[in-house]
Amino acid sequence: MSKSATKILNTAEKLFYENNFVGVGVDLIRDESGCSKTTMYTYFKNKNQLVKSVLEARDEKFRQSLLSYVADAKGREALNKLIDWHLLWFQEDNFKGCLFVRAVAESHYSDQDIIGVSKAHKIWIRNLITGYLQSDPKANSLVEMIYTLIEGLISRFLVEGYDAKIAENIKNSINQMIDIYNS
Amino acid sequence: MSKSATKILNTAEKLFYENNFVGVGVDLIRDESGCSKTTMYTYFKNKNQLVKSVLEARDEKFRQSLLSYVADAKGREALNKLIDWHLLWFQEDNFKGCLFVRAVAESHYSDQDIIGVSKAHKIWIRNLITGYLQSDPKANSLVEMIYTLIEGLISRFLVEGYDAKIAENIKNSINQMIDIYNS
DNA sequence: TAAAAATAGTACAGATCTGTACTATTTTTA
DNA sequence: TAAAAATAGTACAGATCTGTACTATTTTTA
Repeated sequence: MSKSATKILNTAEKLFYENNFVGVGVDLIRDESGCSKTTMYTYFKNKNQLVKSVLEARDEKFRQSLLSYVADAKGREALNKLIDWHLLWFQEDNFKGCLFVRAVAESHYSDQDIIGVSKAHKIWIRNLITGYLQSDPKANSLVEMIYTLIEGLISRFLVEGYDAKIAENIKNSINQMIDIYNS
Repeated sequence: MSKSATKILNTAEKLFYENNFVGVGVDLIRDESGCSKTTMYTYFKNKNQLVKSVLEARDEKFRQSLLSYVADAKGREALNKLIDWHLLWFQEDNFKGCLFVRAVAESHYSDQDIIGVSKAHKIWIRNLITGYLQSDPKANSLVEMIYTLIEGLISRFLVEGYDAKIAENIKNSINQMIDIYNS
């Protein structure tokens, strides 16, 4: 990927995340990225394609960052690292929810590309959690609950702002749940 | 509230919910509501005010619908009715997540009005759950978990589409959790 | 170093958006 | 029934948006 295309992708991602997709114009992306429109439209055939590419690139970065944070931890420890990674994300100054969820929310039902990328992103995380818990009793129920709780925290902290007590409370509850099912 | 204002509010709510806020123009709301722009701008001084009014009206309808569904149930039974009410909502054909969360996501940090209405809406639900569980041991942890799970399901079903097994699984887990804390 | 590719910069067409102004008509109120 | 209020309808100003065309310049490649 060319340097220009990367610059455009990162700039668009930042602007879409801070504001929203429809409200950020291509002229603003051009200005903030320092690239010309010629270059933009060379790499991305239209704005919708740019949105899709932004999501794909974010997905890739997200997966790498999370896997790298979990590193070679296994099972329960890996799960807690996955949770901690999310808690760190929630505390970032510019945190504004999940861009994939937001993309689906802003899209029309017919935008199957956008919905597809977002679904795949979510399924990946869910499967990752499944891998960490596969040897636990009632693994399936645990996975559903843990994954749903994480999704819930993303929404809650978007609206309510980060709250360390809530974050810790949920993390503790998850661990208690696993203990109970294992006892 | 005048008949025209109500028509405009309901039309705008439907369009905002099906699509998004920025992407739905006032001309479309005018056409679909059958009202004139004169009338629109008489009741709502600008589009942002209309968005705020839509959210306030939706909040009111939401609360009434939920309270009416729970009716005179108490405690655990009330909680399960609250959950069922949400599951019915998730199964509606046009379900597309929580409009309040989506409004915050589409807004800028500086849109304190929109964020305020959405926060108040969420706090109300959380407090409602608290009321149903106040006599339970570890009520606080239970409330956080249940409320966060519901928020999680809203996001999940928006992206993944409704899944009855997941819904039932989460509902069962919540009830097991309460049982465990009570035993 | 010559040719090819990438990029910048400008201009603009054509669509769309918000909000206002103004007149005419209909409905409600006193 | 007369006055007041609500509403429709039209037109438009001024801003903004996406995408394209075209030329000039810079960078990369062979």
